[in-house]
Amino acid sequence: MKLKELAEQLGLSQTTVSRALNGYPEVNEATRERVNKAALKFGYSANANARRLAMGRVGAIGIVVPIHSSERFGPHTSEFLSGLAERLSRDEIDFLITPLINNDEISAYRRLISSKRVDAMIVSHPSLVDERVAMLAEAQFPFVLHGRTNIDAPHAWLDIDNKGAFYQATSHLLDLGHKHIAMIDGLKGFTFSEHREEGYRNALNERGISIDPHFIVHDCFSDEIGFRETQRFLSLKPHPTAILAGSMMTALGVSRAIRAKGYQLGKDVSIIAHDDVFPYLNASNMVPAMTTTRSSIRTAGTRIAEMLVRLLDGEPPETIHEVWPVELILRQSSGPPVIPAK
Amino acid sequence: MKLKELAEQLGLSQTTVSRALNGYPEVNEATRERVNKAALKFGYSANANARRLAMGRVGAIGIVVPIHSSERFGPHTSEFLSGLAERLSRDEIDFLITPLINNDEISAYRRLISSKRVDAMIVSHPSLVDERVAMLAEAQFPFVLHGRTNIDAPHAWLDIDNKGAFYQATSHLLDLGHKHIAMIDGLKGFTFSEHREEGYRNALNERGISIDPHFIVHDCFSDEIGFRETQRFLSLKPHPTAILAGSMMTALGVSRAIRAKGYQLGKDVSIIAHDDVFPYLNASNMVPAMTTTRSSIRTAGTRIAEMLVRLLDGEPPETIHEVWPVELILRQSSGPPVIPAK
DNA sequence: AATAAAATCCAAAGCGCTTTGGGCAAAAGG
DNA sequence: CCTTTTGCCCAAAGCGCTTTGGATTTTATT
Repeated sequence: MKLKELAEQLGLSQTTVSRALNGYPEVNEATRERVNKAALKFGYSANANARRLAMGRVGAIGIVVPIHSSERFGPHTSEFLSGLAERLSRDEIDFLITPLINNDEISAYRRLISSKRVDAMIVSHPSLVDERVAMLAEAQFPFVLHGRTNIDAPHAWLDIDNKGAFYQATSHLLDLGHKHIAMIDGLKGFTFSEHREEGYRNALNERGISIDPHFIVHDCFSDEIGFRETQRFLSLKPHPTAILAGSMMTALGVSRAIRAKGYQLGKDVSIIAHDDVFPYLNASNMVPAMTTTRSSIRTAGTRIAEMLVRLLDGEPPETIHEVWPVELILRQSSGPPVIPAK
Repeated sequence: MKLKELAEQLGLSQTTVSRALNGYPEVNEATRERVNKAALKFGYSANANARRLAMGRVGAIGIVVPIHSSERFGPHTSEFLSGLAERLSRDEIDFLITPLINNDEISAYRRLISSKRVDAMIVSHPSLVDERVAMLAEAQFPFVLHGRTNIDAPHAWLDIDNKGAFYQATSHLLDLGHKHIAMIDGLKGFTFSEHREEGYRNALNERGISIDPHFIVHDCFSDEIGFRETQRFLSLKPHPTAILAGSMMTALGVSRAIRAKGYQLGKDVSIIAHDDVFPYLNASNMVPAMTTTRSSIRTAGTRIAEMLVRLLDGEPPETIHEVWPVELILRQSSGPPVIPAK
């Protein structure tokens, strides 16, 4: 059923029916009701493509997800999308996921813009100098960045205080007496990884502790990496007495490696993980309960959706940005180091 | 830049430019090349909405994801989507995620159909009698079902052999000598949960072992549920000496509860988990390595995308369906039960 | 009661693309 | 040399909606 037919059924013009359906004021309330009822009855719903073509607005936002690279469609992404969805569904905005094929991000974003399939975009995982941000800002295409970049162009963004989080966590371990602290960070180049490393380094430098390059590793967040790298850490002499894990997935592997070596978690080796808050993986339920720096990536998604709506409502991007503090939650996986009997 | 302008630039008609761009044969190769070059140069890319309106085809498929209910946007969904994306990106099909707001699934699907935003749909997590399938089939809208349902209408689907998987796993435990086997299954009502339970029951019945209703629980897949339910199991007398876990997330919690109780995994209490193959959570890397029934949900996604393409190419839905066998992979988390000294 | 203002509704013009049905040249066939 | 085919290109008609600019009716104002 199309608009024309519905209009004929009702003995009204397309104009009036369209206006009634879209809530325009120049139509009698009684008429509007009649139209709405008929629409419901016949299951009419406007052809989205015609509508978009006519209006020049889409009602969808775009996200480019790499499907082959390391940052692929993992649990972080899906939690984040969940958060987005929670807010966007209220405005009936849906989202278009464009899988990135040949890793040519820029041209994927370009196509998405020029094909007019989305009203705005979300870009994630920025690097320190992110060319996507530069490009989108220059093209004046609305977007919100999840994370931060040093690109100067005005743009909306939300990030958590990664530096502060890892500074806090490292300082806490230092307070406990640890001298050898290792870190499994995210991939080099991403802002969040760099910020985390900065926080870690600052804390160590502040106490005059030199940084052992063997104690810091950059890789994806996975159980496997956590396991493998911790095995490596523990075979070093001296080995770290505390390990910072970039994600809960990593932390799982780290924990296992520690246990497998016969060490006791939170005693022989401490661990602090960054917790993005996955509903199916609860830090406080672990044994021992895991000390974490916590920040819900889902909540961030919801907030970013909110920002996006504001952006689409015409608010200038340069006024939209937030840094969220990250709380350090002390639990049982971190404790004072055991001083080896000399 | 729009088609008309591009055509003017080239001194050609819109028709010819359109045909050149879309690979129609009635245009000179030299002309085509000239057009392609110009398009690239001016960064032209057809307005997707106009294109869709004219063609009646969208180039996108739809997925409705519940965001509040239990089956929300979790790691299973994201892995599955990854798989889909891998195949669909080849045909430049992107996907539209429609968040489900008020849990009125049917009307969400209806709207998606009548608004012509997608060419086809994927439906997941079917129940034994799934009304979405009934509705879509009746509306003759193309879709592929991930899972199985008893609805009679012709439709395309792909499912794994959940019944066989859990029959195998349970039988294996019985072979090892276990008499008390518990199971943490998915939510009641979903076909996969029912099939798994069926496999489990069949194996037990075959050996004449009566089924203790306390040993079987239906819930979401999460670390927390695994932990909590296993604690409950282990407080029973007699307690199960083996536990089947519905997912790797569940298995993490189960393992922890077993260890927390002071039992040894694979010795005092065995565990077999169903592994959907998450890249960041590897069963064979666990300690002890986890015995699993394995079937990659990502690969299933890719295959379903393939089926979808066939469907869109006109293949009749009733000829498209597959059941994938599931392999039982023996590792160290399952062993013979320890006979308690009487 | 006559006029101005407001409330309703409508016809028709786009939105930017694809595609139908020809048209005109050059090549092929007789 | 004339006709037929083939190759290449074009003008114009939709696709189904929104929206502009007017027309018509109803209500308010003097």
